[in-house]
Amino acid sequence: MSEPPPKPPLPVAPSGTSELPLAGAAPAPPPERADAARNRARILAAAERLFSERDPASVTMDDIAKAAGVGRGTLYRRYPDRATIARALLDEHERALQEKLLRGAPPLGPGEPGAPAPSPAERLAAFYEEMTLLLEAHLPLALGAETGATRFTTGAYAFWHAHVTHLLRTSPHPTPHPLPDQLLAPLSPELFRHQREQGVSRERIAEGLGGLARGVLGA
Amino acid sequence: MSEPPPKPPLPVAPSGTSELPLAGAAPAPPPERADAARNRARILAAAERLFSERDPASVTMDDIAKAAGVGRGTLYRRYPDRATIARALLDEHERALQEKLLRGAPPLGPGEPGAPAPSPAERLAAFYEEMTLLLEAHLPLALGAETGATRFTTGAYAFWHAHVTHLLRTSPHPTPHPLPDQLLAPLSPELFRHQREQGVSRERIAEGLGGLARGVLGA
DNA sequence: GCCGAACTGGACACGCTGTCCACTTACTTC
DNA sequence: GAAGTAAGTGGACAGCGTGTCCAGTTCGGC
Repeated sequence: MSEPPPKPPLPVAPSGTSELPLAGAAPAPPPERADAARNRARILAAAERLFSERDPASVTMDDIAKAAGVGRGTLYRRYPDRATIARALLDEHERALQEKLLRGAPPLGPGEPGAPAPSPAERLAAFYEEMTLLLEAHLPLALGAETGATRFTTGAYAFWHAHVTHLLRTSPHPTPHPLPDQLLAPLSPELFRHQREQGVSRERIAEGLGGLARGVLGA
Repeated sequence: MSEPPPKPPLPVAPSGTSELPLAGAAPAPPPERADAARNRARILAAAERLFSERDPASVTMDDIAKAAGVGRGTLYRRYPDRATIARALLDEHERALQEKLLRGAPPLGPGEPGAPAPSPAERLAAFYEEMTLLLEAHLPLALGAETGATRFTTGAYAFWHAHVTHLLRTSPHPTPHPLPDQLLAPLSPELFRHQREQGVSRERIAEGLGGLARGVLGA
């Protein structure tokens, strides 16, 4: 059998980075054709619209292709499945939060050296607050990005995990700590949707998470 | 169009109760035919085996029917989907834990009136411990029972929710409490599998949950 | 303007779902 | 013990979504 080429080299940024043609993008070797760029923009726009219009789980690859006005082959060329598309869209918004966690103002960020540092409990509570805002704004995307246990394998999840791990390490509290995954579990999009559908407000959800943060990392 | 009969009246116990032909079963009006009972036992046995042999998500209704030696129609007559079968099997084990929570010995149960009552924090930690044991023993079933957000709509989940709500209410702690759903989130089967696959032991998971319980409900 | 390569889009085969209905089997009644 | 009746059975069927494949098209460099 003749060795089939492993796959055409896709001009797609490595998983976890932006896919949108934003200013300042690195000039990669194969500089992407114009029609390809146009179609990718169409696909992402159509997908985002479909995800928010109906239950994200019911959106098929076929729907997206039709709504974007491209063929199935074109769609599959870049995105192997629905979840990848949703994640590409989500990444944009998540990156903004990641920036704020690393270098933003306290209590979300670490604060200036010299100034009084925010407590880990406060930082975790602030992180929870921001995540509920993000979920409220982009729940359809967050739901569309989930296919089974893919949640734990994304670059974004690894980032949140590292952040919480850091907060736990810098906490002076002596009791045996929960595991980072256990503190991230209440941020599951599925759970958020369930709570909202039960009539729980975003504010109440964030408040509960704040209680969690302070209980675990000290008042 | 002629009115089709809504559906043949299935001799199936209401959702959330045992489906296994155990001694002491209530003598319901239509006392179930012998061949039907035999086939149901076959179906459940085959399903349990398949779930534990491979990834529960990959087991199809067809697989179960073939393994049980029955036709598709027979299978669908009782169980509309895979999740229902898995839940029927899980119910058995969950009911045992529910019994212990209501009437078992402390710290899992409430304790005898008159005797010193276990603290809510201890009871929550004990509940967490038992749940990790249950997940460890029956993870394939727990995973098979999940299809999207069905987790929150089962009778079992409602029970855990009520239990945690009760513990939160009886806790003397003044801080704003987390919501019950948020304390149940770390028990997600998907998360448990992820942690185990990462090499985290069941004991370590339970320990982390214990820290969570004591942090939130007071040392 | 020409040529190679990337890109495109629809046809195709496959697997799973859920329904339907003609046949079979078990329990009841006489 | 035989006949009647309704529950139970199982496989065929249509529909849907997925992922692949390839002949035709379009782009961008020369």
